[in-house]
Amino acid sequence: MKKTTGKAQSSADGVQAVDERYSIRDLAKDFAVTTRALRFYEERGLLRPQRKGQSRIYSAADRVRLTLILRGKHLGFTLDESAELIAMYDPSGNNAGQLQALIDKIQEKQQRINAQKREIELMLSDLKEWEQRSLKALTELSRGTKQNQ
Amino acid sequence: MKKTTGKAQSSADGVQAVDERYSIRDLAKDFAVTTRALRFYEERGLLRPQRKGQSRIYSAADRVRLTLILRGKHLGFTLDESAELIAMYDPSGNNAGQLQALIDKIQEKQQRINAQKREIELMLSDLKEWEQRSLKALTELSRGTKQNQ
DNA sequence: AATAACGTTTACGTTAACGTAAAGCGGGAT
DNA sequence: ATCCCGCTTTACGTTAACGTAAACGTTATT
Repeated sequence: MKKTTGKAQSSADGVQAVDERYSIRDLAKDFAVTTRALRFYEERGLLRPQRKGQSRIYSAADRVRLTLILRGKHLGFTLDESAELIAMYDPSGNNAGQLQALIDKIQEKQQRINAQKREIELMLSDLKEWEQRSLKALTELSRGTKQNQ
Repeated sequence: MKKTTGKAQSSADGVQAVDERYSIRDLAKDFAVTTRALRFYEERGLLRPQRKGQSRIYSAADRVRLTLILRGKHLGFTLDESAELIAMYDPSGNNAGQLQALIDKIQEKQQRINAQKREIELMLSDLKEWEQRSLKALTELSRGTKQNQ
């Protein structure tokens, strides 16, 4: 368990409160992102931390959202897409339809990736075939090529 | 066979000359890209059409390169990456090592895609699991179970 | 000569996702 | 009181891959 032993207030003993609070730097460290990124995500509506005075205070729920944001990034989603996903995830409207829509959206992405995979496999086999007759291919190339896509 | 019946000079009968020439608009039409894109690719060193006066004249070899550029795009390569690939493809240094390097590069990309695929599959199974739980939670909730958020 | 049709260069605009200052505020420690 | 620390806002800079004018040159046709 990695937990930033920072200034986050912790209940007297080992018991953790549900609404544990984190500073912007805590989150930045824990998730290996910059504070700038965190503010940016907020600016784009992906996070909505509370304020104590003018400082931001992040909750466990915010951490979940951030996790989703980063997971989305890793999966190649844009921030806007992640925003959608998070909106579906969120407790705002929590019927099963939302979640199914989310799953659909991700499966859509999965299709795109599968397509890319197939294409790259095709290109590879093309190339390997090409390798076999590389010399011949070169002469053909210098004599003009037929176009396909 | 789609071929722009444009102003490209064609030998008297049906025989195609090796060095058939195409205007920038010919290429744009044939490959469904803008002329701006073609000039941009040239600016970035991916194309080097001849000049007749100040006008660009594209050859069959240029068409091959363009094909590679677009294929690269489709596969998610950046222009710089495609530039590399094309450099390897090109008749400049045409030993088998180059082609192998090219294949390696594409396989590298393939790895990245496979990784993404696996991740997305993981996320999907996570979500479906979550779906089960939330459905369960909903039924429990409708049976009067108290739960704090 | 004038217009149309195409080509050229130059150059600013755009989106995404932050990076990188710059300048200021509030609060503990000294 | 002073100083440093962490946080804040404001705002311009950056990369990628072109889009979108603007202003002008060259033929070909009317």
